[in-house]
Amino acid sequence: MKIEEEIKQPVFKSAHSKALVNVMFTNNWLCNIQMEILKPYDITLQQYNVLRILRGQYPSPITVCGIIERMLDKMSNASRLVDKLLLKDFVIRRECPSDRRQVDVVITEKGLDFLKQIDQCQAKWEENLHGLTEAEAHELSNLLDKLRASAYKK
Amino acid sequence: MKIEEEIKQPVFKSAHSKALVNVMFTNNWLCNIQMEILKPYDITLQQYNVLRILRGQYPSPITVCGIIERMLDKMSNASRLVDKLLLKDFVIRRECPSDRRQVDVVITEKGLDFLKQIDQCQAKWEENLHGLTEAEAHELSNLLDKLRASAYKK
DNA sequence: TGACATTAAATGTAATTACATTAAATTTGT
DNA sequence: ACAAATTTAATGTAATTACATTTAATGTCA
Repeated sequence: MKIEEEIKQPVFKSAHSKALVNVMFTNNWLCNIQMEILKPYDITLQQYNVLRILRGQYPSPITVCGIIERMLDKMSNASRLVDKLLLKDFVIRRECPSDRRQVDVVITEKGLDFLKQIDQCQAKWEENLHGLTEAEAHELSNLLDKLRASAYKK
Repeated sequence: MKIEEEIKQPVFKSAHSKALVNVMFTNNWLCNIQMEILKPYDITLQQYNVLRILRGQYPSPITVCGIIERMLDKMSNASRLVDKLLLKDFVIRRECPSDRRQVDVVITEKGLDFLKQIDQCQAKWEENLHGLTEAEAHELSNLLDKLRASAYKK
């Protein structure tokens, strides 16, 4: 469904303004699907994303700062998300030897196994996105990069 | 900056997966800018979005259900957002005559004036987006529509 | 060296959100 | 007409988030 129908707004101020709204709408659509997929696993989207960042580094540790740099939403509280993952034994946390302000976080075997379970569902639904061709997916990504680049805003 | 650099993830599983991540990242980027713009006006992004929906209907009233249909994030609690706007005298709320379950909400003069103040800042930063051409903005919107359409998910 | 600034992470808190439940009005089916 | 189902909005709540502050460690430079 086109964005105009989705939010019952027949006309937009400009093509740019419409694209912005569409990015936000599509993001919410995406997050809702992701949350639906994660619901049976009793983990939040934010925790899941942090866990995937940790897997990306495995077996190296990563500091909380490093996690924040890689997070999509830099605003959420990485340190508390790590707390939550620690409670589930999905990560271990230890003082960084080279800089004692920092904390090294590593995903555990249990965390890796947990992610592996979800990977299948995740992959399955991503396959459904192939109404968009490979080239179009690239194009979409490029346009988003260009959108952000066009604003000087840091 | 390309998404790979933004979140320090040099490689993605697929073009589709990268596009999804980019949508989410760009959304957060956008929301942060919007929140920055709104900060001096002491209103949240959610409240602001509801207020703009109400302006879109003005001078007609709209029900809480109608607001939800038009919201980008259907999950947030429209009824409580209206509460907040009511406290600021930006809206009035009255029982709908034709269906007493429903509640009609209308933006006030004060609400309209408030929005007008922000419009200028908003317009100014949207102008900065013109690194994306008109055609590209359309293309972006179309790809997002297509992305959502490609998944059967309701 | 030592005062000051900066950085990293954790924590306190108030507000917001997600989700379930409730309450009231309307619609449906017999 | 009336019981049951559905719809609409409000509310209770626990968890999460945004934001400011704190604590501890490191870096800077006179």
